[in-house]
Amino acid sequence: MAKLNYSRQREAILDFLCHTTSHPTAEEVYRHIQDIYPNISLGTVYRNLSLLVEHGQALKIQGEDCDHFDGNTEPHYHFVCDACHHVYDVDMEPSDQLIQSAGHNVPGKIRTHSVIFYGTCDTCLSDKN
Amino acid sequence: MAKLNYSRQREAILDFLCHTTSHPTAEEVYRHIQDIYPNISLGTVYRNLSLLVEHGQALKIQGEDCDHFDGNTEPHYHFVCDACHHVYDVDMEPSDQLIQSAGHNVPGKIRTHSVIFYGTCDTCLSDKN
DNA sequence: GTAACTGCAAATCCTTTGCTATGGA
DNA sequence: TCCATAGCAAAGGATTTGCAGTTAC
Repeated sequence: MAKLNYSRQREAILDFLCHTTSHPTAEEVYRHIQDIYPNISLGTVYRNLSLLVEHGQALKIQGEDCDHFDGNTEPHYHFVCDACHHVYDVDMEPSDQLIQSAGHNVPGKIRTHSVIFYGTCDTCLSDKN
Repeated sequence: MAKLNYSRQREAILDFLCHTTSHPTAEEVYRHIQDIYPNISLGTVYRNLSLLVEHGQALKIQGEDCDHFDGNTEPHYHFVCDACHHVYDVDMEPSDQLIQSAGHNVPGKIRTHSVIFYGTCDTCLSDKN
């Protein structure tokens, strides 16, 4: 695992991720950080997001089109809207029972798990009218 | 939703998906179908996989690098190896409790959900020695 | 006959990588 | 000084799309 030196850019990215619950994409992080460091490049954003995920300081959430990132590294579940692709946090306790019962039925050693609910969010449901 | 006419190519793809538990990628489906229809194109495979997923006859599993497909459309969970990226079925009952308890905490209407366990499979664990 | 489907090739788009210069310890 | 990091631009790779000919119904 690569050693991390300090960098202003990475600090700003992590700060942004930790102060939003919007689960931004790399592109969205890029646009936000540009307000602070107008010369930052998209490649730098991608590199730092990877490093943060690798070092356990952020989570990557695989979306339909592209990945989303989350500064909340506590185990928690997500809800993704089929229509607008927005990612919502689900306010519930991760299920210990789920992991335990899976542990006996998995051909290997579990490191973590991901639970994603798919459906239509309230905003898109009301837009249908 | 698009109307489906019969096509030999799509039939072969679905048949393959229903008779394997290997969760093939589009590329792997392509290589397999080529044995039967040597002229099939990768684009046709992608188009048909999308149609099958759209019509509920197959599931798409988002992998780290690319998508995998599953002809088993019954709700079930998966285990993905961090090392070899192989996708395994997890032999356990989907948790009704999970969906119910999520239902109360989600800002929308749940259509389905996905549970993926990540870790290292037994094969890769023994390869480490 | 009309609409769906195919094969082919080009295009798209997210993400990664090579390179050179700069910055942190 | 030494190695990580930045910015830029080009490359990579999975997936989609446009088109002209074919097939299903």
